[in-house]
Amino acid sequence: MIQITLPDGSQRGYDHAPSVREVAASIGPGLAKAALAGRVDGKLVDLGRAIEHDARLEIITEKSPEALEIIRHSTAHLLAQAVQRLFPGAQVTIGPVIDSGFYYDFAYQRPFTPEDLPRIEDEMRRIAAAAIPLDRAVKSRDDAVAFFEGIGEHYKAEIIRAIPAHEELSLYTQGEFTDLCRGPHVPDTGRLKAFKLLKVAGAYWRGDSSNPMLSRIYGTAFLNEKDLKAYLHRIEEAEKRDHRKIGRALDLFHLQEEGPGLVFWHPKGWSIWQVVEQYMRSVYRDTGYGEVRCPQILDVSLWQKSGHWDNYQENMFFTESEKRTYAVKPMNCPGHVQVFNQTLHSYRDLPIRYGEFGACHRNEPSGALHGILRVRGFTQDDGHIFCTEAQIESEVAAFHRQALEVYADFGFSDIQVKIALRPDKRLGDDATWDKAEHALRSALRGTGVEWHELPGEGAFYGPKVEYHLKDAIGRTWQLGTMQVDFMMPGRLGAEYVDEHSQRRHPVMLHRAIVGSMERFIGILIEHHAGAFPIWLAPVQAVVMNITDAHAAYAAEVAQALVRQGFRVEADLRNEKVGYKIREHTLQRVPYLLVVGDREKETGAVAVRALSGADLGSMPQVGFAARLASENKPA
RNA sequence: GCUCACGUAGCUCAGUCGGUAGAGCACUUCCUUGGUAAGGAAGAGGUCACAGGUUCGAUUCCUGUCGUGAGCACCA
Repeated sequence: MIQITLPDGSQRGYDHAPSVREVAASIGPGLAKAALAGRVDGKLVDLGRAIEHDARLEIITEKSPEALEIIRHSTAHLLAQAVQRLFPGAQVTIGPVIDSGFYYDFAYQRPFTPEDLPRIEDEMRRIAAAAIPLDRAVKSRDDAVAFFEGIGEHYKAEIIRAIPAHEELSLYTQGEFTDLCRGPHVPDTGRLKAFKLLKVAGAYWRGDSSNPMLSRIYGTAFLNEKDLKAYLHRIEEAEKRDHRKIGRALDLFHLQEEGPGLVFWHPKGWSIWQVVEQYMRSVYRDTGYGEVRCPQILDVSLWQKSGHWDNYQENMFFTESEKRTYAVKPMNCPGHVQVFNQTLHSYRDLPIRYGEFGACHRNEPSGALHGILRVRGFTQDDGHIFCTEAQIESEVAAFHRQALEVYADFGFSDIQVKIALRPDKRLGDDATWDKAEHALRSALRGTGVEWHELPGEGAFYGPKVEYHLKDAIGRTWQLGTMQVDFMMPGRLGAEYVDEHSQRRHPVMLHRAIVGSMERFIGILIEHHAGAFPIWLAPVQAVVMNITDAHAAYAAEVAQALVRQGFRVEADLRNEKVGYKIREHTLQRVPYLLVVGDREKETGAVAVRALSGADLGSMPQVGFAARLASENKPA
């Protein structure tokens, strides 16, 4: 007798080992039809899996959160089967589920192109319509290797060879197609109803650029057509928030061929920049930083000492004069060390904090450039703290709190925090790295924040805390960072005198909150979809006259507001007021002020919010007071 | 940097199976003076990214270069 306990606590007995499907059927035909997989004692299994002993069982249906992942994984297999039918000789490699769908990497004599996708999709639909059952089989590792070598799947065999010999592997077969997979999968291909292939791309075998490039096909799948359509619609909507589109539409900045990865800021974009910069300047001031400014180019010898020459030469720009080679600065830290070194410091002076809006250039690989989110010329809110080992933890913790406060002021709350740990290519010994990594963990632990750790992703001179945010399309970008550095001060000769009159190297903390100004403003644009809050808006209000008779008054109103420090423009063009409203609404101006006979007579303005709401007529001073109260972070 | 795709007016895009191009918006001029998301008319505007090649003829086909996009790799 086998006892199955269901999630509601009820129990059922079976005189043989029942499959998940049988249990579902014994509960009800509706459930049997909706069942996709099962969870036996917490472990996901196929519907066909027999339950050999007493167990807790949960039937996974389309309503379960796991359903989407199962469907997508099975759709990846469906894709692979279709590709192998249409392109004999194409080898399968890996085909995982990702956030928004799945992909599958193939090795084939030529890369797949977008034209191939409709054909492949059609074949996938044919296979789905045939409702081919999926069978699970278990093989030993060596048998599995032999099997895949036997059918010419050398990449698959290579993957399996890396698995320990004693492990048993499950293989899923649907018709003529077999793939290695943990599962679970849908019982038959007929369960795959809503999918779409989205794009092709190259991807290196095992993610290593020295390996051959495979052909990757991305797709997505949902439980039904309606969800799929909704997803595709969401993507379209998200693309409208793209900072590159909005940047052009709102006349914020541009890039052009002659300066790849170099931004031309237009007056309205620069206005946003200035608000952000002044705000960050106040953060420097409030948190004990002295603002500095260091040279754009410095003799290469300095970069040789700092280690940048050895590690990043390929990505630096150089220039020459009178037989000397200078590097255009890729970072601000060596400059800040020079400032620190101009005086002999006492331990009593520490921590010493310098901040700079430092303009840096890095020769990023062409394929990495992306709008203003990844550029070759950028400016960081870059600060360096020179302190003792004992001060690291409190400095890191204070920075962390300050950073989150800044993000909140700009409207960001879903920040991902990560700690990037020692990379293979690094300076310094393991004991030093242990100390640095421990200091970061322990500081963050004290703040109660949750973080992910990224082994191997630290900087060559130290580990770092990273603050990440998502863009409109869901890609994540690093904004802020806090890095512990035990190397640079020694390499560049930074010293202080301790309480025993001994000269010592301080610890250096590299930190930025918004990170690259360019990237941060790009993310801001996408976050607000161009409709900036009052304090950031390039133009906070436009005053528009109804006829020429009110032009002088409109100009006067605008001028008065400008004198009070607001960013206000007058639109006196000979156009109907509806036309002007439409235009400035599309420009996302927060307040539109209409003035006609009534307003002119009483010294008032008629206020319309960006939402279209009519806020009525109010005295000029009333509007100015309203603007003043809103002209700061929420 | 690698793979694929793309590059036509200021912008968004159409088009040419090889015979030097078109729309909407924007722009200019004129008319219109109109109270909350497009008033009307006329006009101007393009070496079809750049350089070679094939061809009687190339914006169109081929090759290369540059740039852009997606993904991969990279991101001090």
